[in-house]
Amino acid sequence: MSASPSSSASPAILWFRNDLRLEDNAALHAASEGKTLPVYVLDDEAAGRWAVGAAGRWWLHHSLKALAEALRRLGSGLLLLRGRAETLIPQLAREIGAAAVHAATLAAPWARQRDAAIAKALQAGGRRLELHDSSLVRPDVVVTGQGKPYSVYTPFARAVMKLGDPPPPIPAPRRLDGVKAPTGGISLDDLALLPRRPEPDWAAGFSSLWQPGEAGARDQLQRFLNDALAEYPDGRNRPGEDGSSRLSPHLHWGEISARQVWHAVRESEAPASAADTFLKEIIWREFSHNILWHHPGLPEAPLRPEYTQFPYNRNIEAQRAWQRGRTGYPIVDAGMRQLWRLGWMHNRVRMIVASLFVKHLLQPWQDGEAWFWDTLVDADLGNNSFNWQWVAGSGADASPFFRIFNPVLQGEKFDPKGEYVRTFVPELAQLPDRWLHRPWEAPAEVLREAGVTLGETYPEPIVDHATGRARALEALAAMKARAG
DNA sequence: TGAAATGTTGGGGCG
DNA sequence: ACGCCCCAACATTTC
Repeated sequence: MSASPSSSASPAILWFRNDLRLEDNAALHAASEGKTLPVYVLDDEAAGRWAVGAAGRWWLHHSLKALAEALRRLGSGLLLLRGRAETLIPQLAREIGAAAVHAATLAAPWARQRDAAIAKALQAGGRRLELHDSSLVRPDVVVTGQGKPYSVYTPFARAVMKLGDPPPPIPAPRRLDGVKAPTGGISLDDLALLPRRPEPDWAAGFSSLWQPGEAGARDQLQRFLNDALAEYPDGRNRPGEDGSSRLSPHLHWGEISARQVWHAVRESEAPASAADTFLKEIIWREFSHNILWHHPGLPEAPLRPEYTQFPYNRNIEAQRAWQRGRTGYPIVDAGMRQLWRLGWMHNRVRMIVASLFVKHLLQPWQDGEAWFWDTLVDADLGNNSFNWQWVAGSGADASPFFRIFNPVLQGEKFDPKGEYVRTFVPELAQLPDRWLHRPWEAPAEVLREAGVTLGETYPEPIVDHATGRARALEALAAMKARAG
């Protein structure tokens, strides 16, 4: 028989999801008042097509390892399970006689559905699921004067700013009163999150840049505050430099909270204008979660219905060239290869590669979204979907479709010295700056001296820019004609 | 968080 | 000296 769930001495389950940290963790804080059993469940079935992607799984493996070690220092274990949380969590609660399950709120529609089912199942046994919101602003709280969700960024950001600073972070507990875990837990290796043996080890380069886990998140934040925040307004646009925060995977996996970042930035010595520029990016992230919360179809369908009429022309060969970084546009190829090598791409370059994919190549944004989902260590359902729709012109407060990036001008503007392109497209490294972003226009002599043979050592442009641009605008006109 | 096309202005070359 | 034209530089409109 199970223990009585109502007893004040009954333990709590601390269910970790995308909140793999001990500091500023409201669920942990609540659960640690009594005996606590920390658990992580790898639930691919419930997530379906939005199960953690390959790069994300690499991150998750290392982050769980760090979390388990941190918990051990507090005197607790971390139970690892694989399967349907909808079954496993209520079962576990019964087995140990837990009165409550504490977890952080998730915005993904599949997770919300699952949480609702679990809450119901727990309730039937006299137990409860307690969700703790760790966002800057709860999506159901920040609404317009008419009580509707925001659909435009600027008023949303103003509303967030008006709320003032979020609550201060909650310190990590000094120790946890653990519960002996029931049998059934598996080892980290048995979660099989890392690339399997016969595959090439595509993640080999990841650890040169990343340190998953809470300590790594703290170090990354410190690096950003010390070295980059003051120059952020311009530095964030130069992909060849370390000008961005590179906090996105740490934030996605919840190794650090947006609130912690917010307070650290506010307390830094950097000029207030630079701090505000960065906090606005944090608010974009929040906005995308807010939009996902109110529009569960965001990952699959365009928010603007007329875009269901857009004449995309799916071309697997073109997609393959884009994925491999062989489009013939150096800034695009550098970005796609950075993504493959490091599991991450500079944000400025994400916009450029996505624009080429959707506009010059007329590929459905959902296909680009899927590639990013699998290859980014920071792949986040709200952010990824929102930003692809932003580029495609179909989203909330999206970039107008007719804003078509010129990959040559973008490259010359933001990577004028070519550090970025030379790092990730080494076969062009010997080209002088003047021709680096437009090798097909370089004199034959210059190409020969740089060891470049177009069509052999490096591709010709996959589509001429002017042609691609004109074709994209025609497609837009065709959509408008169809949509009436 | 575009880029290209089109419009306007004013300095300077030139007959 | 003057008017004309060219065109760079900047501004505005359009996609």
